[in-house]
Amino acid sequence: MEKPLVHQNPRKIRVMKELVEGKRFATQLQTLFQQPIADHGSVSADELLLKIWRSFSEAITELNTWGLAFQIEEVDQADSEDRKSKDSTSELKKKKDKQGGKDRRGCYKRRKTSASWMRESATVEDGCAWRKYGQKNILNSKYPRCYFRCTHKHDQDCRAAKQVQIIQENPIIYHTTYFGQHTCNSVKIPKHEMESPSFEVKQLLPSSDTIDSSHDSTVNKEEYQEIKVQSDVSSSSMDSNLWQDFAHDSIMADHSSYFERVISSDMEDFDKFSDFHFDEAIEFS
DNA sequence: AATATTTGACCCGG
DNA sequence: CCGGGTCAAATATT
Repeated sequence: MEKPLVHQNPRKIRVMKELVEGKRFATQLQTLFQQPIADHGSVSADELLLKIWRSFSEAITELNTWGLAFQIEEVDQADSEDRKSKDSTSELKKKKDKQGGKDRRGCYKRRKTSASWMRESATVEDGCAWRKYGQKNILNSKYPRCYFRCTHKHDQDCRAAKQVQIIQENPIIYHTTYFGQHTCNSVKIPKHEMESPSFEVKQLLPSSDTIDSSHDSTVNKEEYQEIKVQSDVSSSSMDSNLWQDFAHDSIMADHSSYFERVISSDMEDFDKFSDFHFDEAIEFS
């Protein structure tokens, strides 16, 4: 009832969403086979297959990214420690440049070799709040590269960044390179709400009221709407349809071998995942 | 009004 | 010098 469903790790949500969706499409496909006389409104088997394929690829990509993210965490922290010690130097340099009195744009510290990982997917959406700060045409490539940094770079000093570039059209595939981990909590809470005792509850339970009132809460809001819309598309009534499915499946996850079997048989790159625990991923209270 | 995007200038390393 | 990453003023969006 009053479960903080959406307050899960966004990545967990996306993975489950893709898997549950895939399952639903598969069910549709099954019914399609049972009634081969297609009525004009219904989707084709090809279409469903494509959707199922997409769901699985997205989930796999997501899990890969996740696994890498865990690996990178340490490196990244080391990097930011490193940064602290060198900041004073660059501060001096900045002042020196300023005395030139010219336009200071483009005067920055070039990104050092920081932890990075890549992802190719059909969506640019990854559940984080990004702010575009540049775009460049790249030699010998048809599509421009877009530069993003975390929305909370300034208010929370979050150094996460990414570059996105289309590498293929039809079907569209984005190539994304991520730099650094998010250190922000992506939902920005207005100060007056921070002080209220019920703040935590509001954060956990994104009712449309709470969410809509805040600008930067786009992450969980989108996540929530996306899920809602998609469960409305084909399975008629309940918004919580998907989450019921989710919860149902999580019961099976209690027998932890269930998911392990599914994943290890399907994922060649599973060794990246040493730290991944599904019982944690499905914590429902 | 507050935020986000666009876009060309600027900077740096190779 | 060139290619690519970043900045920030102008502009658009909410």
